[in-house]
Amino acid sequence: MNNLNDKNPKNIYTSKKKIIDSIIPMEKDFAKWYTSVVTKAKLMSYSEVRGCMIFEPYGFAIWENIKNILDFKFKETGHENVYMPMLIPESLLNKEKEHVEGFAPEVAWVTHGGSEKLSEKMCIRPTSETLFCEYYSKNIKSYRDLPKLYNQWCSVIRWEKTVRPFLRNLEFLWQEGHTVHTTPEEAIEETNKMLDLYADFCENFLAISVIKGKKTKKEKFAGAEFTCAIESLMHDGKALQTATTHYFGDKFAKAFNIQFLDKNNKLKHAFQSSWGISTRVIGAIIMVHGDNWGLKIPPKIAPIQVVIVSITKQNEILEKSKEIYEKIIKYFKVKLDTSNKTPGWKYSEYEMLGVPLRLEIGPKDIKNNQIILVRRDTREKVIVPIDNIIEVIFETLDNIQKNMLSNSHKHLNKNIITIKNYKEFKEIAQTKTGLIKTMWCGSALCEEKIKEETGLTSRCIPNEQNFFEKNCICCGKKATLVIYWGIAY
RNA sequence: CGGGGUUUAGCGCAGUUUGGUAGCGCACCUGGUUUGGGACCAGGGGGCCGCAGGUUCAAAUCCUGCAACCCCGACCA
Repeated sequence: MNNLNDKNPKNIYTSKKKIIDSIIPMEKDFAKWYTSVVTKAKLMSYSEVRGCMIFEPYGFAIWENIKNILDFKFKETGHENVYMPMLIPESLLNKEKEHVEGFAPEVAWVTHGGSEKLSEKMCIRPTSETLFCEYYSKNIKSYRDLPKLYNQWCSVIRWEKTVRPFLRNLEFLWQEGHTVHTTPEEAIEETNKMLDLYADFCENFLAISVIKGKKTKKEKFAGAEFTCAIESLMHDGKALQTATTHYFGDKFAKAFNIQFLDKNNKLKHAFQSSWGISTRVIGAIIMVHGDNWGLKIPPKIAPIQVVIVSITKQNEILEKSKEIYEKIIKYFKVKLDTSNKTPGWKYSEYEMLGVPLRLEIGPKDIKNNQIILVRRDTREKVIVPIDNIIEVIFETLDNIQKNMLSNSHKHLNKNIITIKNYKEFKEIAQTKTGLIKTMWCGSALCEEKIKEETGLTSRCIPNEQNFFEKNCICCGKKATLVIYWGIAY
C-alpha cells in the first residue's frame, strides 16, 4: 500500500529542501541574511572565543587577494613592510594622552608570564602608533632619514562590547601604515594620497562606490589632528567606514620625542600620518553586492573567477570539461567541478559562493560545440561557441566588474537625500535609510543634538564642498560645511 | 553595559507541560541507480542533552546557581 505522500513526493521534497537550505531573504531580516550568507558561503566559522572568528579557506583567500593588491600598491608608492611586536608595555601606551584615553576602554591586558606576575602589565596592540613612535624616536636623527614610509600587516585586538563577523571582531586582520615627514604639508599630502589609494582600490577592485571625506572632531581617531575616511553604503542603507587615514601633526612626535636636525642644523619635531584598512572590507563586499542567492564577489578579487560545471559524468563530457579547464586555467582562477552532485546543486552552490562566472557543459553543448555561460551578477545565461571562449570570458568578467561598480554607484546616489530644514531632516531620519546631506555650522553641539534627536551620526565631510544653503541644518547659524549623516555599522 | 532570545550529533531542530532505553531532517561513510536549477534506493557511523550542584529508585525533562553564544540598542575599524 502506498504512503499518502506518494501522491506528489517530488513537490514535497523540493519544498522541504528550499526551507532547509535557502538563506533568509535580506528584505525580511538583513542581519540574519548577513550571518547566514557569511557562514553558508564558507567565509568563516565561529570559534571558541566570542568575537574571534575562524577564517576558512574561501574567506581567507579573499583577504589574501585584497592584501596582495594593496601590498603591491603600497610598495609602488614607496612604502616598506616591517613588523612590530604584539605586546605594548603600559607605560608606552600611556605616552600620548588623547590616544590612550581613546583606546584604554577596549584593550586586552597581559598580566602574567607563566605563573609569574609581570612587573609591568602589557596590552595586546589595539593599534601600533606607540610602537612605531618609540622606534622612530630612536632611529630618526636627520632630515636625511626622512620620510619614513613603513607599513605592517598584522592582527590587532580591541575588546568590543558587541561583535559581528568581519564587521566587528575582538581580533581583526588589517594593515597599518605609519609615516614620518619633515613638514606638515608632506604628512598631509601622504594622508590624502593614501585616502585616494584606498578609494581607488575600493572602486576599481572591490567595485564599491565610496565617498571621500573628513571625519568630524567627535568621530576622529584618538590622538589625530584630523581623520579622513571613505564611507560606503550597504544594501540596507547603513553606512560603513571602509578605510581611514590620519594626520597627526607633531603631537605624537612631541609625546615620543621624535626629532631630527634639518638642513640648517636646527632640531625639529617630525610630522606623521597613519592609515589602515581591515578585514571589515569583506563585510562591505558582502553587504554591498550580495543578494538572496548569496555572495557576489567582484572578479578582480574572486578566489574562483570561473567555475566549470559538468552536467553529467559521461566520459566525453568529463574530457571536454577537462580540456576547457586546461585551456583557460592559464588566464583565470578556475575551478572544475566534476563531482556527481546534480547540476542544480552545483548552480546554487557556486551562486552562494559568489563565483562571478559559471560555464556549463552538457551533452547538448558537446554536440553543438558550444558552452553555456552564466553571469552571477545578472544570472543571465548565454550560449557561446567553444572556440573563442577565452576572449568571451575576459570580456564578461570585465563587464561584471564594471556592472557591479555601476550598481553600487547607483545605489549610493539613489540613497543620498539633500535636506534643507531640520523638521524634514527629523522626518526623513525616521522614515528612510541612507545618507542625508545637509549644511552644517561645524559645532559639536549641533552634532550632538542631531544624534540625540534622530539617532544619526555624522559620517563624513565630503571633499567636494558644493554649498547649497547658507545656514546650518540644526542651529540655523552660518553654515561652513557640507556634511553627510547616517546610521553606521 | 541595558533589552530580548538560544544552548540536545558537524548544521537546523523535536522531545521538557505529565521524569522511565536519545529522536528527526540535512551533512558524512559504503554500494548501486541517476544528473540541463539543491536526485533516489539500500545499508552504516556519530551524543556526559552548555557547566556545577540539588531532588528522586530513576533527570535532556523538576529545583538552585553559573556560563557561553546570537540578535537589537549604547561604544568602536
